[in-house]
Amino acid sequence: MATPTEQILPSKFFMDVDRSNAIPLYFQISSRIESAIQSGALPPGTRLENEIALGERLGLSRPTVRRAIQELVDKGLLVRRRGIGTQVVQGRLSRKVELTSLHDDLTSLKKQPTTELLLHELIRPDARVARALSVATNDTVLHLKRLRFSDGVPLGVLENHLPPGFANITPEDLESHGLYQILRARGVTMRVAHQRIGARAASAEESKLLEIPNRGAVLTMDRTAFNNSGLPIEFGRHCYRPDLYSFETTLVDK
Amino acid sequence: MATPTEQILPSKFFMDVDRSNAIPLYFQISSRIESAIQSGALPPGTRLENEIALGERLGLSRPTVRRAIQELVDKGLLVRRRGIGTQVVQGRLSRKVELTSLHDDLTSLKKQPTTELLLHELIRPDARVARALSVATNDTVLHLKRLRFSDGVPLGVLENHLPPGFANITPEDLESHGLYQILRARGVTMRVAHQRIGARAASAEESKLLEIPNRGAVLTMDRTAFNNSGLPIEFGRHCYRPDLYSFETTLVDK
DNA sequence: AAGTGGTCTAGACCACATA
DNA sequence: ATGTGGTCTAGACCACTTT
Repeated sequence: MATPTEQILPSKFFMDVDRSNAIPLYFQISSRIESAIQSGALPPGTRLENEIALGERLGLSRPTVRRAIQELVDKGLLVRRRGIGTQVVQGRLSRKVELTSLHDDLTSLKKQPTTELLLHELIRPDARVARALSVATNDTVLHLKRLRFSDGVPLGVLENHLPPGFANITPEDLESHGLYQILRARGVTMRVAHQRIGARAASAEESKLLEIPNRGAVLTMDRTAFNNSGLPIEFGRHCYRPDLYSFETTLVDK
Repeated sequence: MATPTEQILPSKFFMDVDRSNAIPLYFQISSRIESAIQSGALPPGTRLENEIALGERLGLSRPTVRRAIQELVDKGLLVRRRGIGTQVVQGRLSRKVELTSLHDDLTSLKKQPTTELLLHELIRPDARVARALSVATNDTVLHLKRLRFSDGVPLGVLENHLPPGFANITPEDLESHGLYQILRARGVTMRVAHQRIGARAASAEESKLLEIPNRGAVLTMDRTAFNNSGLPIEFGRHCYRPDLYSFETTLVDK
């Protein structure tokens, strides 16, 4: 009943890897396997060849092949069992939560993101913001409130706080670019984010902005994002129209 | 300004690893470092010793040390930069989403979880459930609806579908044990889950059960969970009281 | 030039599942 | 007994950052 499907290995797996390419070998392999899964060439339940044989056929060492497979296990596309083998998970796939901004998300979905700037001010942070950004309460932080549209439909109210050093981000920047886009242009790259996702009734202002019933449900996301030095760069409190936005995650038991 | 704090390495890092222990060496090391971070012995911003030196002092090879560090990078506790080093992230930590059931979550928080079974029936799945569970629409699935309490307060309405083969789970099992607990007792271990988190207005029934205003906001979670063979075992549609429950996630840029 | 993490190799031994 | 993934070693070369 639970017998694995006979292994199927499309001919493109025999293609040699490109060692002159700057793309890591493990990534070339994992991308190739992922494409094969997404395209249906490796249907759910398929059992992969074992790590050593796969390495030999591709001219790669076992650790490299193993790392490629592990990437896909972590993505929830493959499962491994000792003594058994590696199989394709029996579930359709879905885009997962990534460390990108909503602006980037929409752009990649080919929706037209636009932004209306509601607030742009320098303030003293309250205790919560100060703690999240690791700044003093008598420091000055940039406080933003924006209304984000997708193809002209209001999607979410985005409130953000940024630490001193970003005070010179202009309203003009924010009307035409996503916040993360602006930060990247300044050489700031986000590496880690801690998020909390919840729900609540919308405020009167939010209901009006999002064009939903008064006290209607909104999906909320509070986030602190850190740069590659581990320093907090952004604290955001967002709320979204629940009929237009949700979060997808994949959990893997470790 | 962004100068890393001088490295601090508590004396317990000099303790030898236990090679007779069944716990993997990389896990012994990552746990030790994680505890040091959680306890404040390694405060935010601290720079770790480099991988090779750490390995020498612990009597471990570089790949093993590297794997230990990578575990914590993936958890969002450390950041690494080539040419720079490894540093502790400047953010307080929070419990993250794990592949456990709500019942387990509550138990580990020392809340008393109780359950009221609202529905326990064998039905023909609709198209959506059949697709999620990879079963035919003329198969028979177990349909459950439960009301979950935490210390006597209603927390969520949990609706689940399980594929044929789990039809013999009894109402008595479900009153006293979490669903995942029951499945584990049958030798079923969850390995992967795909989740979607959203929000909506509660139905009249849900409002009453959860003791919230009519049409009040609820947090929703739809999940398909897979066992270690990659087979779908459970499809759940849950809704929670948003004042009592939320989801935490950590995102790491890769 | 020196130091860091990122990648890769070619083995080894072990634990677990199946036949 | 055989085959699988899980762990571990002792090196190597490279890319990137700072001095």
